Amino acid sequence: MREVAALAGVSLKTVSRVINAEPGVSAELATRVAVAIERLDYRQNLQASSLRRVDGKSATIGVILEDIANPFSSTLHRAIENVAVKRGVLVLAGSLEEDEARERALVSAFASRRVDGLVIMPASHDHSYLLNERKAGTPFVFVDRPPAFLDADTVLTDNLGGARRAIQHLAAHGHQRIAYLGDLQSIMTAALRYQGYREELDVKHLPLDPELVRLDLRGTERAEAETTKLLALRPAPTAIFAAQNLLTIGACRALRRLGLHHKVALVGFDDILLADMLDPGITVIAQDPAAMGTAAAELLFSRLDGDRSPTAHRIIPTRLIARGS
Amino acid sequence: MREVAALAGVSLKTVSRVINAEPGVSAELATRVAVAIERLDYRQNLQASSLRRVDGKSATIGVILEDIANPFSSTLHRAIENVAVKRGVLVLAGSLEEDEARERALVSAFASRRVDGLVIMPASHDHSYLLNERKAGTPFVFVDRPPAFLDADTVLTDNLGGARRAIQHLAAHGHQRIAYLGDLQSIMTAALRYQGYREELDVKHLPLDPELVRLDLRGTERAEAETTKLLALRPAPTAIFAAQNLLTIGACRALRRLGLHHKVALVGFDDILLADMLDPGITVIAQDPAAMGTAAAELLFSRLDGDRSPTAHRIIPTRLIARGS
DNA sequence: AGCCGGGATGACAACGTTGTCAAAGTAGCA
DNA sequence: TGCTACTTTGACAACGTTGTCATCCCGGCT
Repeated sequence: MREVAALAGVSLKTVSRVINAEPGVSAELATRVAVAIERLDYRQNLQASSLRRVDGKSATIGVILEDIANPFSSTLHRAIENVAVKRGVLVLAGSLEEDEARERALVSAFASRRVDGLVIMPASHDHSYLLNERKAGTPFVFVDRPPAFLDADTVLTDNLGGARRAIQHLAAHGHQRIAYLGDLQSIMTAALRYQGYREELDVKHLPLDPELVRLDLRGTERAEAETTKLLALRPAPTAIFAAQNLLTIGACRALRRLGLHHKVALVGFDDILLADMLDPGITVIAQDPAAMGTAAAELLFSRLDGDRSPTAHRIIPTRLIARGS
Repeated sequence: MREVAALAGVSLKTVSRVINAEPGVSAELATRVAVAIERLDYRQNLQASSLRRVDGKSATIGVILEDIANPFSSTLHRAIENVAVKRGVLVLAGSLEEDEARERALVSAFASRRVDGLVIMPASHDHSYLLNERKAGTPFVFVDRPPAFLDADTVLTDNLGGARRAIQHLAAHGHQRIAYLGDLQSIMTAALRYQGYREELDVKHLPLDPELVRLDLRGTERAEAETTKLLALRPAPTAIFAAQNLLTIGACRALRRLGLHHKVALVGFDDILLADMLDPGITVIAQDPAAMGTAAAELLFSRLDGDRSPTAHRIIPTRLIARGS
């Protein structure tokens, strides 16, 4: 910047004014500075800039996701990016892998870099540690899972309603023995889906058979193994509700291996690419990660714009995509 | 930091020494400072720190991808993150959607934030604009596609070899009329795959029928439409090589709609989740985005560690996954 | 006692930028 | 002409941190 000022024959402050498009610079000086910037290929140092600025904004937000590479997280990430680019804001992202310590480490790393705001898909079960960040004025929005011991803006899928829809669908097709495959109960969304399953069974006056319920499953392999065991029961379930993406895939694999994919119905929670090309197609309760990301980003930016209204809690509806299973 | 110093009754410099674990601080003062930091929940301001430091490192790298949300990009992104966390480095990511202007804008935004290095999956066809960054000392690594008018480290898939493997596979199964579906020829990887197709046809003494070649296709719909047209030809192709992910899906849809999925062979470039569950499973030339990301990140960090050897060019091999098509 | 060496500590400047305020210049008006 | 009001410009301090260097203190030596 010093060089630019020297080349243009003006003071540092004038260069600063041109860069930030502040009013009160004559057209002639402005062009001279612009030319110098061009010639020297000068780039503003945003770190120094945000250090000095009163608001201290870094034009960067942080996003903490379960796993950047999984389709749900990455679609959400992308939706946030889409909102952010419009404001010239960049996105820092990190994966948690259900690791509470990593969550705190990431928050701390983001805080060190003075991000303007945070979108968090949490793994931990106590977010009181975030009170300090809040005091520092950093807004945050929780997505997919709610915070614990902390009131904050949230954007959630309608897990309970979605699970109930799934059971309604199966019950409407005459199924009475509906098995349940669920992820770790410690994950709030998984617990809600299970609750939806029980509630809807209750409404439909169907018995809840503990033998048909398999909780705390992680990954396709476990799901495939448990599904195989379920199908060996007598009487066997006539339908399976897999309450998570990978569990659906595992269940599907098991059904095909046993040649039962046309006999036993399968409904999954969360859509799967190519689910429409299987035979039969898999019916799913589709979440809408793009809508969640957009909502979360908009909420965050409205806070950054000074919105001080009480915490908002948005529920993003699910969609049942019937594909003949 | 001032407050910490005051509370601990020491100077700013001593606090700085404790934070950076510099030697030459008595144990007593060190603990007093540590307690004060804890009490005040002090967080170092990395922006100011990197501003003052001689090396000016921000412990942040930038990653520019085609689309954060697509599985290939996001797996790559994740692999980079995995290498970065080990060093306490955070990752900024942006999507460019084949937009050259966006590529430059992202590089500029990253440069403003003084990232330590850049991993780029480029869209543009002239990277001489990066010479200035290089002069500034920022290392960068290109992944998936090579840079133009610039010599830089690269990590590429063996596109040509992979395409040849696909044709070998089909030829070995007796196919003589093999159609080709390709993405935009302006994309280097697409051009190489097409070249591999032609070379291998030549080696096998098979004629290259221009009618069977459909280039510059984008997205599943176009692929589905073109596949439909291809299958209407007389004589029709007996096999299809779809040289990109989405094109494979489009081709698959068309085959199923026409009920030809057991008659016409299909080989795709790049793996598809669930491809193994279709009937028949789709044979693919699988790329290895995780290996590419790891290689790119390691290359970048070795540069950051001062490696000044000539530019490296890593080729990541493909794998043929035969699934009976 | 006087001196030297080395370890601990702090004062101060500097990183690249912007906020504040004063100075200089210009135009308008009585 | 002399005054005010306003616009343009720049000098300087400050943001939060670390590099440099001086100071202080203590033990061991002559």
